[in-house]
Amino acid sequence: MAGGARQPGRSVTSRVLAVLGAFDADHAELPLTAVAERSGLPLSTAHRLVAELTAWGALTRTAGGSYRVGLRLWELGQLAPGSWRELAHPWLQELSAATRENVHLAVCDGTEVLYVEKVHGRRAVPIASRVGGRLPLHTTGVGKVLLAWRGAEFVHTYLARELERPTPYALTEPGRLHRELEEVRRRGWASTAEEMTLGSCSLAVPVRRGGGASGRVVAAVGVVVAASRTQELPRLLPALLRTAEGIGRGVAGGA
Amino acid sequence: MAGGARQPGRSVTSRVLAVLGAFDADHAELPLTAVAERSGLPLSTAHRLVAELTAWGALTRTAGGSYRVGLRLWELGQLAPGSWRELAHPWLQELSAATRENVHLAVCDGTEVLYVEKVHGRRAVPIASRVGGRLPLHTTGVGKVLLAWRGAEFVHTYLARELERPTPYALTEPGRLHRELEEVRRRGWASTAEEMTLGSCSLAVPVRRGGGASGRVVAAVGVVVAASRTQELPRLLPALLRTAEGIGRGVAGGA
DNA sequence: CGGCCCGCTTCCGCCCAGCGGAAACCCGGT
DNA sequence: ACCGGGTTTCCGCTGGGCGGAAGCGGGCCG
Repeated sequence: MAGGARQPGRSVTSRVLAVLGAFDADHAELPLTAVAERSGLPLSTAHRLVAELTAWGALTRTAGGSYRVGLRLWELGQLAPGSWRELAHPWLQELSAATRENVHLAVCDGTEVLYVEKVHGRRAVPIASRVGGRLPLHTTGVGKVLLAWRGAEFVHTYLARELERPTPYALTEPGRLHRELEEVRRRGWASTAEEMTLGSCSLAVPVRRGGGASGRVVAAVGVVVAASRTQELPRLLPALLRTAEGIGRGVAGGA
Repeated sequence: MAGGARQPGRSVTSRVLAVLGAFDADHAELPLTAVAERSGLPLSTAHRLVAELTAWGALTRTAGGSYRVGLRLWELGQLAPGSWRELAHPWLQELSAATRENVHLAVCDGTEVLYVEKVHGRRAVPIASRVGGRLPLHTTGVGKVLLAWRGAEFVHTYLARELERPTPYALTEPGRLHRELEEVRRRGWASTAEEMTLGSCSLAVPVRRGGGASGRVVAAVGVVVAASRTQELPRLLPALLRTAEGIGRGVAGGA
């Protein structure tokens, strides 16, 4: 009865992609059985595909026998359109040097924050954001900025679902969040106080296409500090605004 | 006669990977016919695979109808083992802040330099290195360092082939290169003078596992400046050495 | 304007690569 | 030695993949 129970209608390509899709930030390293489970493939199918992907370099095998994304995919990934990163990097480097803190740039992708660049030095505390990573809009400084300028309909839809609550301080009630977003729009900046990660606070401002105060908000730039240094955040606002202005002015064309 | 001339013995997975492999730094954006050519697939096969890859996000279609690596592959690529990048980033950020120049970390992969991290500010001149990119060993500062400590057999094999000559200043004669590498080993650092890119000079030092002067050389850290500022390079050596030491001490374990 | 060329998209008869359950193997723990 | 869990291998069965060729669209040229 071998081969008798195959799943019809699913292409090989979709299976290969399902294998790749099994990996994410919380599952960066997976044993074969987990790859099979997460990709919805029978063990031996997963095994065949994983072997070929590994031979090519898309996956790599760890010393412990698990698999993770391989160097070749990383190299390939670097070819993806990176104008945001290229444009923002030098500005973020200078902001990082000026503040000695974590700084990052994010865009809104779907209903999440997507971090496209981050710069930090040795003194900066470890934070949750990661280049290529995603976090909720409502619990992050950059996310609140992106949400605040996204439009009533988007906000309405976003708030209609059950919101993540990574810490007890996260705002998840629609009413409170609405007011918070109004405040963000009025002030021109957003902050978080241990809403994403205990021990971390952030400040973020919008990046507007073309700079100035009226361009469309296309990204957000933020700084994250240890909660013990939260009183420093207001002092960082001017530098943050200058960075956002500089990046925004470079966006006139595409991105 | 449709289907009569198929290429037997080639798996779908290998075809999918061939499509992805069609993209590289010099061909970051490709029309469908070029994808087909470079992957060695008939046009309609390439078309089918590209469509599925695009639907998944591995490729993306530009406004002009060409294809390039998509965001999702970039996100996935960020999951690749990145201990070099993570370890080196804060050190490079501080070196960049201190020097106001391009700084990067590279390892030797195969017979090439592979750049794993780079940091620069707004004042730094554009340079040839790119995260995820590769350049020749013999024409780059970091490459000379990596080559100098790679062992006689490797050097011999490397020099036996015809060497790239990106600029008229590139050293390509084995005798001269041997002497250069001896000098690098004696001094403990390498430099280039418009050997990779006209208008750019570099200085690089080895990163040794565990730091110190006797650990195995496992990477190189370098700084690139405009040729007009080449007289500044000696002044940057102490900072470069400190950075290499700091990174090397963090390598004790894996990487 | 019509014809030509090029790149892309669609189609469908043909065929072989892929499937996956099950057995075998390996390794670590008790 | 036994057991259990994870991995690797095998092979009868089958449906997805192949790719030449036709069709389509757009740009260029006479």
